[in-house]
Amino acid sequence: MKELTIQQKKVLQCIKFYIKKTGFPPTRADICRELGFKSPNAAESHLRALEKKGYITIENGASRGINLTENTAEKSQTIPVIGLVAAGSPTLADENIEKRIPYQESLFLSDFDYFLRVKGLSMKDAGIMEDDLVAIKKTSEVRNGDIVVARIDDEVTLKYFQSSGNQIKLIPANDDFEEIYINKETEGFFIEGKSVGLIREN
Amino acid sequence: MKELTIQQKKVLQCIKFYIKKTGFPPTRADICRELGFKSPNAAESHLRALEKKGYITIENGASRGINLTENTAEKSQTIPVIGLVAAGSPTLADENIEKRIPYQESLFLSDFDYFLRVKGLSMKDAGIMEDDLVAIKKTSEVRNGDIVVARIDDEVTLKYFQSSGNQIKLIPANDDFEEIYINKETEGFFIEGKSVGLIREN
DNA sequence: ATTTATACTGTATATATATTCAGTAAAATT
DNA sequence: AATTTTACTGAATATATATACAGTATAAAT
Repeated sequence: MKELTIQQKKVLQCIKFYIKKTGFPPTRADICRELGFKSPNAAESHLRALEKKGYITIENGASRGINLTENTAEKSQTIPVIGLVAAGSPTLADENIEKRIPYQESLFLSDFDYFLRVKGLSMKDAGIMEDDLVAIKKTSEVRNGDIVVARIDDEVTLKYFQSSGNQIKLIPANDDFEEIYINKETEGFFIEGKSVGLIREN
Repeated sequence: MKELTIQQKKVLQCIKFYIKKTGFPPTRADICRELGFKSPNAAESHLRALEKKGYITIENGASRGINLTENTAEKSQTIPVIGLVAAGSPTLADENIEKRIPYQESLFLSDFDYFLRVKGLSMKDAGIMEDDLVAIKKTSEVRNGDIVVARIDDEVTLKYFQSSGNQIKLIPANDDFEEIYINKETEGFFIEGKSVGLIREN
């Protein structure tokens, strides 16, 4: 892609900013106002230069008909999900792409409220390692077998949830750790939420 | 937010689609063309209804002056990362938010090319479970200790990489599986890439 | 029972907007 | 040395566009 002049960069930035602010592209007059030009032709010429260099496309005759090129716009991207592919076939071929995950939409099956960075290895056998980010949905509606964020007094812990009658068991996924037994009426006990996904940054 | 009628939903969808396609919002006439209306006032009325219900804003006098509301547009969002927080303090308070991960940008420290859905439990002790999505960066530059995607003839496998001299060891993270020994000149052997992150969808 | 909202057609029009033409001037390329 | 690109001002204009007004008709809310 051809290099832009300082002035052309300013105009491109102006367009991006305007779209971010208003939701639609600027007119020639809008650009003049933002950058202090006194003639709409100043904007027009710059737009045509940006078009020629491939940074935007212009729909002729349409008002505000400016479209940022793919490289120009920081668009929503999708990343392919690929299974184990037999030798020979190209890895990224369409037929091997299981699905695509758009960044925009919810990353996991459920929506969630925040990531919890994991400390310690008490859930190691559940594949939850130190420094992992566990996506937590804030809720007290949890089922047996759910991985929950439980608070006991000042301590927050991530464990399997198991309830029977009045008793609650918080079960670690690591033989080196012990199960925690709690009464439903115990003061200072509280279910903060449950895990609905995980991200490991490596 | 107030419920939309079927027709209003169609108009909203039409606006979203048009913006996605062209980069700028439609005119009244554009909407009429897309949905088969014969009067621009049909579009106008629907737009005003959508505005009243809070799904869009309209800049009066501006051409294509339609702006999708925050809830309406699937904008770039950030999700807070939170550590283990002491009792009493509000979980989502600013001082507890370690950082925020924007969806738009790269999710992991390194960029990556695709997700590999994991089959089997050969890397269980590394916290990589069945059906996990491992973010793979296509490269043959791997170091000892990296988790790599290796191809041996028709089989693709995820293992720890360990090289010494001419010999390569592919080490599982599960005692039930055996190490694989390979010669660098072995035909049909190939490093596809390495793991740079992980997502678990639950 | 009356008002308001939905869902349009059809016509008209002020104005918002793209776009062309005529210049000027400096900088960069060829 | 000649041409092209950059970087504007300034004026003019065809048309793209929002928007108001006049209707018709049905459904929903008060």
